[in-house]
Amino acid sequence: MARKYERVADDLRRKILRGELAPGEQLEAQTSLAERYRVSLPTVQQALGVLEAEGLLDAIHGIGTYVRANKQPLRRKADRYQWEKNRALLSEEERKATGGTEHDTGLNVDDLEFYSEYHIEEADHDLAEALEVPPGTRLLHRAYQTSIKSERTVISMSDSYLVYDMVAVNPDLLDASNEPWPGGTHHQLRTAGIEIDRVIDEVSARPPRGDETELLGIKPGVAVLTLRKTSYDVDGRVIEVANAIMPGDRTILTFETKLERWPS
Amino acid sequence: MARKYERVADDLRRKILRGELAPGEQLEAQTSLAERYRVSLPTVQQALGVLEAEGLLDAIHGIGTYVRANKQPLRRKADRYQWEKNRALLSEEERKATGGTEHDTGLNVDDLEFYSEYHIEEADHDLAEALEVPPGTRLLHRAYQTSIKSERTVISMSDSYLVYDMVAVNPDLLDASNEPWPGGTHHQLRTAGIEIDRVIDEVSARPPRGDETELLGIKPGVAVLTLRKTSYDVDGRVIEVANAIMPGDRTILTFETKLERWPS
DNA sequence: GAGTGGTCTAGACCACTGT
DNA sequence: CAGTGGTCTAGACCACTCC
Repeated sequence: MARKYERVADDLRRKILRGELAPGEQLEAQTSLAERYRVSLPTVQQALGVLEAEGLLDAIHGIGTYVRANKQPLRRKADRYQWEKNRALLSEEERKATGGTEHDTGLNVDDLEFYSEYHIEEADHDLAEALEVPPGTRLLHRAYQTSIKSERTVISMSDSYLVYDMVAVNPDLLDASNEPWPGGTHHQLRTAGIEIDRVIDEVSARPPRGDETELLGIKPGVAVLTLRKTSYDVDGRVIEVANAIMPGDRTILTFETKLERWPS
Repeated sequence: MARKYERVADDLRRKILRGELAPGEQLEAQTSLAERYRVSLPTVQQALGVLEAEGLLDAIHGIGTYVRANKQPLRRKADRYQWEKNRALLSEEERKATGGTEHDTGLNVDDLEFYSEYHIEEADHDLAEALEVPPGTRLLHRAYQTSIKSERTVISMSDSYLVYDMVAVNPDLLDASNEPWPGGTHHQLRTAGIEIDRVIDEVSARPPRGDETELLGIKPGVAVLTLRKTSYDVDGRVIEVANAIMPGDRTILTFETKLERWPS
């Protein structure tokens, strides 16, 4: 009762995992595969779609379908939060040298490209609830995109929301042209007299929306990881809510939980 | 340039989000939708597939397609680890009362159903590396499935691996018929003289494999969250490696990071 | 049997790339 | 131009559910 496209996908997957099809190698054309497996073209395409979603194949329009070379996995560790907070205390010289993403991935700041955009908006229902403010409250919305220079694709996009009145005490914070701000958000907030005390991450997964497939350079079917980060200050107020999206086929989020010792 | 199936999916999505199609409501038949949108049947089906993957629709074979009623989201909080560790110290009476999943979701132990299976296996390359033992080392493999009684579907499946020789000192631990063990893994390990000190979670997302779609009751296209949990004891040894899989359309993993204060 | 969703086909046609 | 992948169609046929 197995579906035909699954039989085809299973066979190709097996060949890839066994190494019979080497990374970087070009597959036969779809029409040729259709003949070989005695199935129709749409069936072959569905099978290839499954393997693309799994990250095993890359189909390039007009060129061919290739076994994907192992892309460097992107790790994002939660200890970056402590690292970022500490960094806010360093000299400007030191702060300029690196950012959070390099801390995670081991990439250099020169390998990465950042894009940011600031808007002033009013809180919708969801954001108002997350920020614990009334709907309609004025917010500073900062949209970020991080990409690897050597690839054409974005590896993470993130939307950060701050309550406007909390950060407006330092007008420099409202100006996107000051990005990338040396020392990151913690240093920005420090200039506004705010200290972050704890961060809560909520992680889920879903298929990508149409615009996200283009930006992240993934096919529909590849899952994306979603992360909502909520930052609380030392008085327990919500300071920042950020929604981030990363491609699921190459991103690993890591978290460490330290446990209290049993009494002896 | 938008694809036709996206136009159809976008239109239906908009109607659902606006409430023009209420949760629980049945959609027109696919053939009827095809006429309405002036597209072919496969195109309608592709559009519906997108919305199913997003968790907005449930198509039931032979019955119809329905706007999905909001399923209860399943939260899994990392503070369950501390909670589970503390539980190992309670009396047997108290330990029997609850388990980790109830702690997370607020569900009662009576609402949930557990299934477990034990095997003895040899470590493959991946597991050997994760457990920091030589390949071929004898392992105790425990496979767990958790489901909600009122639904027919599994909400999480997990495979836990322990080094056989570490736990064999207590033969009761090798017997699946002792599950569910009151007090969970921490209590089990305590009887073997092992105390867990820290846990590292690695989270990613991918499309489901064929067998997972059936078990988790999801359609291909719905993303699954994958979690690898590595537990270290107080001497820094790896004690347990567990791989868990959860449906991405209703699971939220949460983690808290406490930050050190700045010096004043 | 009637109505529903699920899978597959043969083939048309388009879009992209490199020569 | 030839060769590749991408989208869509009309329709056949099957599987499931309810009456």
